[in-house]
Amino acid sequence: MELSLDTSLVFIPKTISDFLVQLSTMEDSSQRSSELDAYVKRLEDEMRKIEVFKRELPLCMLLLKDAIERLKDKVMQCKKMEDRPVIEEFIPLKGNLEGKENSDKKNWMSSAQLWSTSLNVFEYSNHDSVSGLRLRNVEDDRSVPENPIEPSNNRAVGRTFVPFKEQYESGFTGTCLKDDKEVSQVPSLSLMTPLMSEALDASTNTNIKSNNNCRGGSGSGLAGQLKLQNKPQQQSQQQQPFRKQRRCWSPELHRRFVESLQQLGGTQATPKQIRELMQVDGLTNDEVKSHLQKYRLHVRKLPTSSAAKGNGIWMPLDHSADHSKANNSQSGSPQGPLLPGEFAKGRSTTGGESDNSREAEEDEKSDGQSWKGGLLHNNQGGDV
DNA sequence: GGCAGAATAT
DNA sequence: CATATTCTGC
Repeated sequence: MELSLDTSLVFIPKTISDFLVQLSTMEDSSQRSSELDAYVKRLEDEMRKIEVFKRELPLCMLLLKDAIERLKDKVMQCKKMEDRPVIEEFIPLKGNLEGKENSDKKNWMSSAQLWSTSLNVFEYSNHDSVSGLRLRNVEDDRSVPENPIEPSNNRAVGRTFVPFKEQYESGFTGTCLKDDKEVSQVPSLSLMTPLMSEALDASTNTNIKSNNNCRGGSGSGLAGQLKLQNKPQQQSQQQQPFRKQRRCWSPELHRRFVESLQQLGGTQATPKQIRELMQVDGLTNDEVKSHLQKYRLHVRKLPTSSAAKGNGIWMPLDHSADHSKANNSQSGSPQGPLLPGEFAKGRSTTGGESDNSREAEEDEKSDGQSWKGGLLHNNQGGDV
């Protein structure tokens, strides 16, 4: 589209920082300010253009806004300098601004590098994916919790926004997360200003924050079921245009699921109850619901006899396959029996438990996907 | 309006 | 196939 005209026909500094540097080399102050004005205007135009997409490109908007703001400051600064000769270093009116300007500049300048070249962005996203790439200076904090299933009730959590890429290489064991939406889109780079690509990029992968290793069964110990959240990062409405990250039901998770289910008395338990019982951080009702649906499906398939025929493998009772359960931090009371029948429907909702800690780790009975495990016992009549 | 369950979609 | 999302009914 013609948007590309803007960027291709007109000279545009690679980055704002370059622009400023270039600006500083100009002798003529009036020229300087006109250049500045022009640039600001361009940014504003840009902003107007993406106005329509502000919901989709919130970051883009932010970046633009920020850039404009900065440049405007610069403009002011220049104007002042024009008025009064250089000496006037100290500008009373915005004295603090002055200082701020500097430090600020530093910051935003560095961030400016981000967009410096649209190519850059892709560049690293493409190959660097394998190397360690610590892209952008800006972030390196990422405190990924490592507990798998877990406790804490903090579902709120803050780290919503993880700069992309990183998570990809960081550690997925392919199994679970295979969205490779990567940065594939953006064929038409030319259309976007660097700013845009950056923002787009970011928003695209914004919410991928989970890493679980699905293959939990084995020794590794199911390291990671973290929370995955996709909350809108800040701006108003914006519904997540992106699909939820797939939740991987590791054996551990599943185990908890089954346990909870059993405690609740079988299949009739509702997703919500189950979720509450499971106390897995970040797990949503929908996820449980979905899983439950599958569970019921499977269960339905193998009739009661399963216990007999299927035998061991699936049976929750015994079978120690691996002891990965390691990390369930929460309570640990074993509460041995998972026989559904036992306390099956006695207690309904959450409350119940005689013993404090619900579930807990007990033995590592069932591992792999053991659907069949629980339900057979519970029904006391026909049901389901 | 939320939740659960079934039906679809990916 | 497994999970996510959408559609329905309660």
